[in-house]
Amino acid sequence: MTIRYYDTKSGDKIPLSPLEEGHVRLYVCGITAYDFCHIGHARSALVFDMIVSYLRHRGYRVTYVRNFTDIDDKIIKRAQEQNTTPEKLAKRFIGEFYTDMELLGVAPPDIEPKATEHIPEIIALIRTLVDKGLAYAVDHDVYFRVDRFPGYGSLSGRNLEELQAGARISVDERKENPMDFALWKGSKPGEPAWDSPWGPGRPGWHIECSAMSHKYLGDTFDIHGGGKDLVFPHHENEVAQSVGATGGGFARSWIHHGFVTIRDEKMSKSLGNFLTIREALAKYHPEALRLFVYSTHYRTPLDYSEANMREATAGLDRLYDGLAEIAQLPAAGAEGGAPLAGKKDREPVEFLAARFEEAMDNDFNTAQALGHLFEAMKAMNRLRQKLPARPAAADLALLRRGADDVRRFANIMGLLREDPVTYNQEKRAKVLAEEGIGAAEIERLIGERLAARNEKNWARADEIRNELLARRIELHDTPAGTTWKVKAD
RNA sequence: GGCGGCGUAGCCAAGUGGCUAAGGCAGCGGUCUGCAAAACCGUUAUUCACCAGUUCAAAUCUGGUCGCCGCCUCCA
Repeated sequence: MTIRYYDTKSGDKIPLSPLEEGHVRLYVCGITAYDFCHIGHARSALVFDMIVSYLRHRGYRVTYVRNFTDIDDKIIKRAQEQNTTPEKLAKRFIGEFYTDMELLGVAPPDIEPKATEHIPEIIALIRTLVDKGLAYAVDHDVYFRVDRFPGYGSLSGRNLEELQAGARISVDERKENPMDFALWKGSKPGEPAWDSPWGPGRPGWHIECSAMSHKYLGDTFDIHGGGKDLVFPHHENEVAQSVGATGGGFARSWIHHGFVTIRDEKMSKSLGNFLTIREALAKYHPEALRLFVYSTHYRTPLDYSEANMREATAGLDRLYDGLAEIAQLPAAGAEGGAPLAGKKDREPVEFLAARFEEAMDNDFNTAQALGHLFEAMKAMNRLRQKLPARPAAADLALLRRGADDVRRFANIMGLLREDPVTYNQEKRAKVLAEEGIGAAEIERLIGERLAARNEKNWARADEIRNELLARRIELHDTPAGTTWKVKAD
């Protein structure tokens, strides 16, 4: 099976066929560092984390580049507001970004270039464009000349006439065409500036990605990614700059992911309806956020809500509980004992690898892949439930193999990375702290309830049980005695 | 106004021409239990916004209608 994925440029699912056999070169637009990251940024990082991880699982070598835009109008503005320098502000929020990524368990890309560390490359690229007649200087600014670039609009499916007709931007009289965009901006006093042939200034928004992708991945590379909102103008302009400079080469295909919405509206800073990554993680387990993100296909809008996060948490608990139960099975079974597992129990486990990969090969369909993981866990729970005290060795082997597979495939999405016992202990500690109750107190109440039950004082026994339940402590009466567990919410 | 996407059970969400429309959450019935809970079993869409068409066959393709969303300005 080959991996197929939706390519924005062709508007179709295309087979993965890297320029260099077995080696995928990927460039993703990272953040502009001027504020804390929100759930939308988390989705971006998680989507590409999953894609890279899956490609590697499938045996590809991946060179993953994700940049930081650390000089830009928004950074300058915010720095002024906060009485700091753009350098310090960007540095601070790059640090905060790393903290968030670590909390989410997102592996760092291979290369993380910053715009400010590539000014010579940027200037060289602009110079090439000027020399080729694709750019022109006005005062201390340099603009890209869209009229000279025939393919302008091809990525986003627009043309210049439409764009100009619908333009809402105020026209800068100095531009030859209203759609011309800045490659270099001359700086005003007090703004960060680098020397250039056009005077002191800074790069325009799009040019850094063209310069950095070229430096680390070459003229032509396999996949360029980012959020859907970057298709126009950011990626369209990158195409113009890069293809204009190289004479043809640039990203061979494009992956764009959908937004995170809140009450079905795009989460954005201007609407003020955003939630930061750390606000979400203060409430939910990082893997719950991952499960939430991956339960929807990456191109579909994803609506964030407390209910959806609770649901994701419940699903994650289910998987961890299943793994914990299997881990507690007897080490050795009855050799040669008649296995209880029927076809219905075995198939979801035995075919998990094939089904998982089939789903993921089809445009990284994590939602479907997760369905297969849950199906396998359900089958294993079913089998486990009916095992005798001394189960057949074949049944134990099936369960252990299934648990390993579930964990291995979930790991590709960054899920089930913790030991199930640790996961439950952490959750237990969190809930006990929130409820202000200790294990000793719970044990004491269980003892008191046991006494009441022995006297058939059901009213008192139920009262204790309900009191604990109100504090999110669930009692389980088993033949071996009463155990307890915390509830997520 | 231009361009693009979406509308599948109470909710979330796969499926994009043909086996019984995945999976999760919630609900209901059952096993278990003193009663529960947990777990498991069973069950919950003759139907995929609506209308018309293409086809032996459509949730899946085509046209239209309605509704929602995004991009066109900084945005993951």
